[in-house]
Amino acid sequence: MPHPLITYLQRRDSLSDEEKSVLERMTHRQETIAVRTPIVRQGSRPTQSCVLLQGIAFREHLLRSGKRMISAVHIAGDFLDLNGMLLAKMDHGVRAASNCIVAWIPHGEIIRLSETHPHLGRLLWMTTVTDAALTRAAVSVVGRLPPPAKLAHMACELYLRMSEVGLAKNWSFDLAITQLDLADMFGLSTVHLNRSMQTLRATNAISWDGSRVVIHDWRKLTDIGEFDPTYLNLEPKPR
Amino acid sequence: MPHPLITYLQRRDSLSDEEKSVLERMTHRQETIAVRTPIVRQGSRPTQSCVLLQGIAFREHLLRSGKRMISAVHIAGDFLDLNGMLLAKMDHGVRAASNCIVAWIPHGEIIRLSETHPHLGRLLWMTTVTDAALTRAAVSVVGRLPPPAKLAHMACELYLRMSEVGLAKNWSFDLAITQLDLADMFGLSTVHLNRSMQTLRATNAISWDGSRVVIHDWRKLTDIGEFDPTYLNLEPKPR
DNA sequence: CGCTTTATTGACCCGAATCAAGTAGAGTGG
DNA sequence: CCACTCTACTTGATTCGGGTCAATAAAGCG
Repeated sequence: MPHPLITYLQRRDSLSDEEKSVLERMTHRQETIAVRTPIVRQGSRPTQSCVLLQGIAFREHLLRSGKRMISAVHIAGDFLDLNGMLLAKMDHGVRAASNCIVAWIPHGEIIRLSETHPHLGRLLWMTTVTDAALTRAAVSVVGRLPPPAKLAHMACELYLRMSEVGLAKNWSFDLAITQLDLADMFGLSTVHLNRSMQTLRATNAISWDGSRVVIHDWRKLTDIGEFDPTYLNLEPKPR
Repeated sequence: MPHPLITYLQRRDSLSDEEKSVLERMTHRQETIAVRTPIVRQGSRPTQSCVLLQGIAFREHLLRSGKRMISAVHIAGDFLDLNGMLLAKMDHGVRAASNCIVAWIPHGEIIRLSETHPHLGRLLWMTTVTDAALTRAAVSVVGRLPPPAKLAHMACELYLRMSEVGLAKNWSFDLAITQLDLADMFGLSTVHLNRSMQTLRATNAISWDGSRVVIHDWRKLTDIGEFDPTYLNLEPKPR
C-alpha cells in the first residue's frame, strides 16, 4: 500500500522524489495503538506529532461539566496533532476509534524541515489549514443542520476523504465509530442520534448498519446533508 | 498605536527587529471597509490575504438551505484569511461587523517570506493554528454548552483576546455585534438568543447592553461559560 | 423626524433531552 | 459449547428547551 500521507499531499500539489523520500524517512517511527486508547492527551505538552497510517481516530474535548465533544474524525494520511507543534499545551486530545498505526515525528525535525525544504513545510502548513476547514464545516454542521442531515453530511465527507486514500470504493466504506461517539460529534444525546439515524435510513439514500456504510443515492445524500465539498480542498494547486 | 499583528506575535514568541520591520513593510497596503461589507467572498479564489488592523469582522458560512453560521469573530491583529493562501477556493466568507481597516498582502509575498524568513513563516503558520484552535472551541461551545454559557464563554474569550491588543481593560470592552449575528454564531434563533442574554444578565456576572460589555465577576463568568483559556495559546514559546 | 434596523415580549408547538427498559451481539471463561 | 457479561443499539414515555409566528418597543440613522 502506498504511503497515505504522500497520497494525500500529491492529490493537492506535486512532490519531488526528494520530498517523497524525506516524508518516507520522517515517518519510520511507527507504533500500534489499541482501540479506544488516547494517542495525545488533553492538557499535555507534546514534543512530537504523529501521522495516522492506519485506522480511525478522533479529536475529543472534555468540558468542565464532564460533557465531551468530538470535533474531528481522522483517517489514514491525516496528521493527528501537527497543531501541537505550534501550540504550547493541548486544548484537546486525540483517541483511537479503532486499532491504529501511527508514525511519530519529533517537532524539531519538522522545524528543521521547514528551513531546509520550505515547499514541503508549506504543504504541512496546508494540512493544518485543511484540517481547520474541516473544523469550520463542523461548526456549521453542528450549529445549523437538522440531525439526519448531520449524519448525511458526515457520510459524504468521509466517503470523499476515504476515497482519496483508497479506503472507500463502489459507494461504500467501513466506519468504526459507535453511535455514542457520533452523538458527541454532533452534540446530540445517543437516543436522539439513534432516532435520527433511523430517519436517515428511511430516506433510502444510504444504509448504515454497524460500521458498514453504503451510499445508494449520492445526489440525494448530498441534498439532505447540504454537502458542498469545497472545504475538503481537493483541488491541486502549487503552494 | 503599536501594530496589532506585531503585538499579537510578540506575546507568543520573540521577534527580531528585522522581523518586525518585515511585518511593518508587509502591511502597508491598507484599505477601509464599511460596516457589513464582505471582505472576502465565499467561493472566491483570493490571491492575497489580509490582516485586520482595526474593527471587528467575522467568518460566515452560507448553507444551501439559506441558513448562515458564523464560525469566528476577528479583532485587530488577526489574519482574516491566511488560510486562503493554501486553499484553492474559499469555503466561507469574511464580513466586516463594524467599520474596519485591513492591510492586504499578496500571497506571493508570504510564500517568499516563508523561504527567506522561515521563523516568521512559522509564526504565520502559528496564527492559522491558533485560529483553528478557536474554531475547535467553537464546536464545543455550539455543541455542548447551554445558551447562556455560550454567551459567557464568548465574553471570556473576547475579553482576553482584546486585552492582548489593548482593546479591553478594566473588565470591559466594546463589541459591535448584533444579537442577530450572535444567534448565527451559536446556531440559535434570535428570540432565544435574546432570552439567553437576559438569563445571563440575571446572574449579575456581566452586563452586556448593546455593544458595551462589562464583566462584574470573572470567576463566576468563567464558571458559567466553562471557560478554559488553554486554546487561546497565550503562552510564549520559541517556535 | 420619519424610517429602518435591532431588541424585547408573549403564545404556541415541536424537537430533543432524560429516564427507564429491553434487545442483540461480541467476547470471556467455565 | 453454553452461560455470563459487557457494550452497543433500540424503543417508549415524559418533560422541557428552543423554534416559529406575531407584535411591540426602542434605537440608530438619513
